[in-house]
Amino acid sequence: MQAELLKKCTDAGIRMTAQRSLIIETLLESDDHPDADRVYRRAVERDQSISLPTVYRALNLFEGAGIIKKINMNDGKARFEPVRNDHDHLIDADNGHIHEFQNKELKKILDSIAKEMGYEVIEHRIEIVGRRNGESNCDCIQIKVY
Amino acid sequence: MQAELLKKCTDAGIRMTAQRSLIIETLLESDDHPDADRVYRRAVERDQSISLPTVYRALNLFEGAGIIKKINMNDGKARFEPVRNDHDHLIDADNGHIHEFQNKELKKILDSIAKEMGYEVIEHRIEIVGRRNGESNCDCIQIKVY
DNA sequence: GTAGATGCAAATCTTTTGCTCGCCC
DNA sequence: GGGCGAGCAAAAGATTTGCATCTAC
Repeated sequence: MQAELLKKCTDAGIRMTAQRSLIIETLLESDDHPDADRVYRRAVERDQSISLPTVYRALNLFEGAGIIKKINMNDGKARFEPVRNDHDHLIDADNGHIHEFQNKELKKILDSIAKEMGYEVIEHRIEIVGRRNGESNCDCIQIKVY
Repeated sequence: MQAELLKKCTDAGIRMTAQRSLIIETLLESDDHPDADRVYRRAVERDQSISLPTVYRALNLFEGAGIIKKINMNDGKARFEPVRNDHDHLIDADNGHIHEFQNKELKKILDSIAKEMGYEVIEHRIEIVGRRNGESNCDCIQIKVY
């Protein structure tokens, strides 16, 4: 898994350094969509010498290479996750927890909407903000619940 | 249209001032989803004395009252628009232009996804990033093209 | 060896806040 | 009249940048 990402990096012509691979490792072990500062604090636990600007530079670099994805909760900071099988987010309005889901029907609809407007989908950002309602019989492919 | 928004404000117990109504007017006349600074620059053209903090305070106030909506392009600043009939955004990857659309099927899918995960949809954020592909026969309700 | 990466400090940019004065209801 | 809003200046928080040094290839 980590080797896979490292390969993606070298394929993208990204020079691999101790800091960068530590940042990748940190992201892979984080299942909570950390912001840059949180990535930094986790990384610095293992390598005292790593710095926040390096984290920012690496995250931007990785994002540009399509290796990680920037996501946007409305909290004023960018959050990051490795690009995995494409999924979207449902955010619990009461506690902020992020649930991931995957739904083919949804993607088809997006494609057809874009097509109707003369466009082809390159990417999409979808966040549902929801509130628990008791019943819960998950039929869509729910990847993870944090 | 503007009267309508002003009424929404007073209904929400928002005290109306010259600055606030100027900000509302500015938003209504902007069809490009301006960020706070752009709202400020447009407003200051008409009232030299208005200040940026006032714009921020007003925008936050309006957002809290459900009168305007904050939207999040991945550019690090919050952008705003009056709450109109619910719609979503398609962003042209090449020139950044924002197209708005409305699609009932999409909403139904979101509802059912949330329901399957035990949630009820409170709100959603959807952005499609797309690239023109020549053909363009818009069947979905496209509200505006900027 | 050299282009590119890092750390540090400081700048930049967006957004928020403290405070005093002024205005809406 | 009194509380809430506005402007100003400054703080706070997130992110970026300049520069000297170090390192991967």
